[in-house]
Amino acid sequence: MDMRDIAKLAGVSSATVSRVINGSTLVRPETVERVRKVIDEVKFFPNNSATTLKYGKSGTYGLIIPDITNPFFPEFIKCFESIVVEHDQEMLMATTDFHPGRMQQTVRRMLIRKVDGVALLASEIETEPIENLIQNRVPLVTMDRGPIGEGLSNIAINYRSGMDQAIAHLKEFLHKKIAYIGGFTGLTISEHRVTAFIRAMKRAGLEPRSEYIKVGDYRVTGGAAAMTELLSLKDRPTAVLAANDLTAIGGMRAAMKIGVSIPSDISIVGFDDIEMSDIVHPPLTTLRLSRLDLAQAFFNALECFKSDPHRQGEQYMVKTTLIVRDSTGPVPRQRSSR
Amino acid sequence: MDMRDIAKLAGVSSATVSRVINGSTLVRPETVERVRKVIDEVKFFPNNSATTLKYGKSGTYGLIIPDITNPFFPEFIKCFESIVVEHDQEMLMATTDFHPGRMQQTVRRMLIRKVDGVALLASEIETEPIENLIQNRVPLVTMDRGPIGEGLSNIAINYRSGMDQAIAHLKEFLHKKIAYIGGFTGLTISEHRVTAFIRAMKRAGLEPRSEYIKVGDYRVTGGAAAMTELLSLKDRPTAVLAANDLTAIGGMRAAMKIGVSIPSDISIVGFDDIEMSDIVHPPLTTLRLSRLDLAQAFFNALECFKSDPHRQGEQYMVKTTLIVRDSTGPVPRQRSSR
DNA sequence: TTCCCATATGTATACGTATACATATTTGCA
DNA sequence: TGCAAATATGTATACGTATACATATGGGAA
Repeated sequence: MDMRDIAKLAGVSSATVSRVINGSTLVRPETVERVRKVIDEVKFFPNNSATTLKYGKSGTYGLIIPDITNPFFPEFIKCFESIVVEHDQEMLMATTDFHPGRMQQTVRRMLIRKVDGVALLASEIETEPIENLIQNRVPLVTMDRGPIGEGLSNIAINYRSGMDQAIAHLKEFLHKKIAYIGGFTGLTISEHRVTAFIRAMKRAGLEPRSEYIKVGDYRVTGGAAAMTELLSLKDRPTAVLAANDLTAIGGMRAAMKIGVSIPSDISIVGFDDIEMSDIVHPPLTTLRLSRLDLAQAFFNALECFKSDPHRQGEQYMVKTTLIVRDSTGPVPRQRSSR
Repeated sequence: MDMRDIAKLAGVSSATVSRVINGSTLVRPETVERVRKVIDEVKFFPNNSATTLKYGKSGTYGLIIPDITNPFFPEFIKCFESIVVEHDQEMLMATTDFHPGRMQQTVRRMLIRKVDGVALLASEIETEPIENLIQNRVPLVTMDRGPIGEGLSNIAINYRSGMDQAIAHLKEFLHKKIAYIGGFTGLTISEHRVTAFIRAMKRAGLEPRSEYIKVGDYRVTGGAAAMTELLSLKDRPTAVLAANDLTAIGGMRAAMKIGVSIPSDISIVGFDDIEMSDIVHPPLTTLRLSRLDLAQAFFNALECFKSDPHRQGEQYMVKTTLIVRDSTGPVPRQRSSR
């Protein structure tokens, strides 16, 4: 069942059927109705692959994310999918699970399926797969990766202001010994976040101490491990910033397990504001990154390349907002040595 | 850049290039190597849409889920994606967000993209979109929907044994007044679960009371609301089974908020065993449904239709396992009135 | 050497769509 | 009514692949 069959049934040509389906204004209303009726009757669905083959455009945006079990991403995917589908396009999602090897495979999947652009939220440092995309003229929008170029845009998260807010908030509670639990080393996004932390500390007139800077894995376990290390220091920090909420939650768990209570003994600030942050106990103070804003930014950035996939990309920015809940509080009285 | 270009560069015909790419054994090793070299050099990626157009098969399985923010689904998606990609196929994911309207749209997306089969984890009661799939000869594998037929298989969750285990566990703790918080009415999956609960109660010689059967929404909020209702009863239940973990977690939150402690005042059992269940406080006793088993079952069921998309489907079954953690305990001493 | 068969490669083709271009039909205006 | 312009519809085509079928090459047996 194809457009030609519909055409025959409606007594028109296949071109007219195509025009009706694509909403061309050139068709007489009565003809439109006649064709529509046939389409509905036989439940016709056009075959996307024909168009994809002819025009090299699939009406699909690729979405590459590192870890779908981090609740931030499902929430993002949901927003992105809605936006994309609303615009009669498709989303092709792939996860890398932080394996650089899977990145290559993932890019391959995108190229084979002829996606019209890729939203890359996984920030592996590997550049080869990325170059593959560029080379094949597939527009790419990265998050917090940095460089832009032809067919390459970037969306920067405004960590600077977010970190400033977080540290100002802690400073109000008189915290000085502030630690940071980051993500994997080797991801640009991890570097960005730790850099933003150090800068914000300095701007607030506080000294970032190297023993207070730990590495996690963006997951609960990594946060727990790093927190355990921090708490084993002779001179414990009084507050901790985490690279994301899962890390923060892991940190809280580790602290509570050894009888360190939050926020009375130590304050914790997360990043992302996943739904879970409000469910966990105590509810987590965190820097919210709006999934909808981010998804919309990605979509807009991709759409910009529609007319010319090879045009010069742009830098975009998405803001963060401090959400104060109960995991932060005044610096503890005793042991406020230094 | 297509196979013909590769063919020219390698001094062979396009058919040979195709054979090399598809791993045909008919090609001489030296020729394979020569072609491979050219493919690597020019970084050629075949165009999937040509095959899809010609053979009406896209090498893609559709996956329809209700709510990606329920952590059960990302974990499932991860498994399913891995399996599918390992078999050189693609996954097209779509979420319905429990809107029956989006189901229709979602099926349309699948048909337009010519998926080779659909894994349907959203169990809306609407049958029209499903018929659309069947009509277009797209194999369909449902979860806990029930009927099978030509090109239609079903994967049943073994609630019966799961519920029996859960109730036996509670009975050991001498619980008799056991409540149930289900999901939306109108979803077959909800009916299945509540039916399994009632049957299990009866089999255990306990009387399911209608005022102890509440409706949630598979989310935290619904669980909290239902639990609040249960706790406002004069004769409170001493244990609660929830249709999924989020519901259970919501229930725990609601209970703790009004000073009812878990498990000393009331025991709670979830369903799914999402990662969060082990992080939440107290860790949740729950019926584990293995994502990997489930994903594998879906994949196998879909692959069965590969040779003949119209063959008779089958019933499959996936088991559940009781994971005992800290949200269940002995029935409270005082107020054990009846 | 001859012939056949197995192995290896080549040729031709169809899949369904959107659009450029061609053609038909209607409308507007004199 | 007649004719140009505007509107509406039709015709033909190319996109890249996998495979049926055709053909070529090589090796071994008689």
